[in-house]
Amino acid sequence: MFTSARNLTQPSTPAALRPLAGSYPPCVGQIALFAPDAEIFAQGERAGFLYRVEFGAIRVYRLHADGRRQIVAFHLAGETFGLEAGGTHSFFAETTVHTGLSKVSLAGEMVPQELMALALRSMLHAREHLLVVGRQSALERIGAFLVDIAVRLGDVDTIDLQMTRLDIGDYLGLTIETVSRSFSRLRDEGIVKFHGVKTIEIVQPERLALLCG
Amino acid sequence: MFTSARNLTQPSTPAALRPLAGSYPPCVGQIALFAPDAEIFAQGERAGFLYRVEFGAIRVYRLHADGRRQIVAFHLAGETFGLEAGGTHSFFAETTVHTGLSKVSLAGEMVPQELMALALRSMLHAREHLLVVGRQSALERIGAFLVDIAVRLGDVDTIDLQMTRLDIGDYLGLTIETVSRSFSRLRDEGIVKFHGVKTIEIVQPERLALLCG
DNA sequence: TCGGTTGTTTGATCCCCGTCAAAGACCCCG
DNA sequence: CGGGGTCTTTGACGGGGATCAAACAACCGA
Repeated sequence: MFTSARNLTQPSTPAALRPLAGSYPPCVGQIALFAPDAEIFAQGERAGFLYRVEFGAIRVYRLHADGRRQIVAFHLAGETFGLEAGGTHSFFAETTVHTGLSKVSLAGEMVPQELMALALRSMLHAREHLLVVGRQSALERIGAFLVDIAVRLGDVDTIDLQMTRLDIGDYLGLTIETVSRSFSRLRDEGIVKFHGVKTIEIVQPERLALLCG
Repeated sequence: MFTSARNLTQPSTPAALRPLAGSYPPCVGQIALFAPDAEIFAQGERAGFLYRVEFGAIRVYRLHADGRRQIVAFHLAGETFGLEAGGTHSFFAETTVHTGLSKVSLAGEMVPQELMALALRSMLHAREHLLVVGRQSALERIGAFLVDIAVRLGDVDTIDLQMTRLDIGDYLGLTIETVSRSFSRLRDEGIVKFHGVKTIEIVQPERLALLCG
């Protein structure tokens, strides 16, 4: 499985993965490991598989001709992605960090009912994302983003961001500078607290919820 | 069918519909008629039916607490809508103009395959809408909107807009003033031509396509 | 046909966020 | 432990679109 050449980008393998790094991406049981920024599928490719994120994260995006990038979805640990209209991928999918994926074949394994539920949830999430990007201020977008991620990770109060400020900006329709300024604002207001750049503790969930619109 | 009380808002019935206006909404064969701004379903309601637009148009939207509105989809003649995750409507649906709808029951009439295709198309459209709203300028958004509508009406070169500037603004994340200014700009550039406020002729489709990003 | 209401256009001004710039923090890898 | 590249933060400034305001056009009902 996962024999495509494009995920061979030799990464700066982190210590935790090093023992497995011989034939990258190595398989642990059914889990394939990917370096950050590895392509999982490309726009125009035939879609045949679903993927389940075991750890790490995936960005699904499209590029405009002039290089602007819009990320339409992140997929976090425990989530399934790869289902697309017409059996052809309309977007690119890449890892944002070191990521483990397992494959789910479309034929079998999942019953039509589950597939339908997955499709409808994806539609709902895209539409809710639209609410955020269409009508909210920078601060509200960042707030909504943090709430969404925290809920999806199981209502945690400390989030380990699995993506860069650039990824977050391209997801929310903001620049990295505005993303950073919004995070700083939330910190200065005492709503969140940073333990390192990528680890955010939500100190006042009520106030965070309030400013999401 | 269509016995809910909320579409009884006595409308300013247009001449064309007047003969039928006795028991509103009247049925012509299987088609129910609705005045502009009639509610088809509300957020939180149990979803049991699909609706097919025979003529007119539908807006699907949600309101923020402070009154900001985001329209997540328009549905035009020939399109089917009403399919939602969890069997409960997550959005409001209203007519934008005088509209005829026919009901499609979820159980039967449509095979699971068709339902799946509908869900996946809706997800794709929401994501493509996200590309427009997330990263494009006002002029690009209006351009993309016109192209999308023209294609969905069957690659026509003259569009009868079934919605107001306010609807368009709330769909694209713009104010009515910006929508109006963008239309004026397209007119001044000779890309489109207006025959009345709601009728747009696309004079130079190539140039329109160019500025969609 | 006429008057009132609603929707649209255009102008003037303001502000949020994008852009440009540079310092600072973090993370690898040697 | 130390050096270099990448990512992040912060500051200064400018512009695109929001806001405020008013004239104008379209629509509908009387």
